[in-house]
Amino acid sequence: MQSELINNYGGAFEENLLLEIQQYGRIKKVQPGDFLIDFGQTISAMPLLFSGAVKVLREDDNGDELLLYFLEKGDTCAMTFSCCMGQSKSEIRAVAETEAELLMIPIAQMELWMQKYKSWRAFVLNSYHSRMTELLETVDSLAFMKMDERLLKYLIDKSKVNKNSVVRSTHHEIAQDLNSSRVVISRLLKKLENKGKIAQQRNYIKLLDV
DNA sequence: ACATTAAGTGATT
DNA sequence: AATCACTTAATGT
Repeated sequence: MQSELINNYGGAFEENLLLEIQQYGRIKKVQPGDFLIDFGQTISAMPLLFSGAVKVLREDDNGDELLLYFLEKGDTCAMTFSCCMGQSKSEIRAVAETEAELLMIPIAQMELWMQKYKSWRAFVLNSYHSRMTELLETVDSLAFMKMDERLLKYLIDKSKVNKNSVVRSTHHEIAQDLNSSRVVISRLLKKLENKGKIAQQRNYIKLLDV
């Protein structure tokens, strides 16, 4: 764990903090599709991603999903911070996108470290900021209803976190993540295919010139 | 061969 | 862009 810690966060944290992280954190491995946290659940720990990817989504009253963003190695869950500012119930659902390794840190510690370690505070604020930026991008694409751009961004993000230019999802699954309908996605994908941006078969979408 | 699930299409709102 | 209704194609048993 020492080496993984240094690999992923090493440069950023001071010695003592690294030691404390090792002392209090515990490793958790998850498989694709595993739920890390669900709506209304109490957040008891803050995850640091070592490897793999996690997708973070929100759900509306009808149970329709909407993907907010992906977390990759070196990222942490921004929603964990809001629990330190009062409420402790999760507003989101986090699902493992790929096989992933996480280091779980009790929230009591992370609060303490906020004051104790400058590098920790910087790290937390920094990742909060990048989450916020990603979220804004999502909001932008939503507000302007550019479904085709959302779709392309989704495919690129997804292939990035999976480290594979082939995305193995059904049109239906994509539609769920984007909170759209299968038919619309099928048509947009067809367009992308005609433009030579992707190649697709059943359960298979390959990104070409990206 | 048959049932099931994924993807394509035209018409309509 | 979303929904409906229907077709066609791929896959599993």
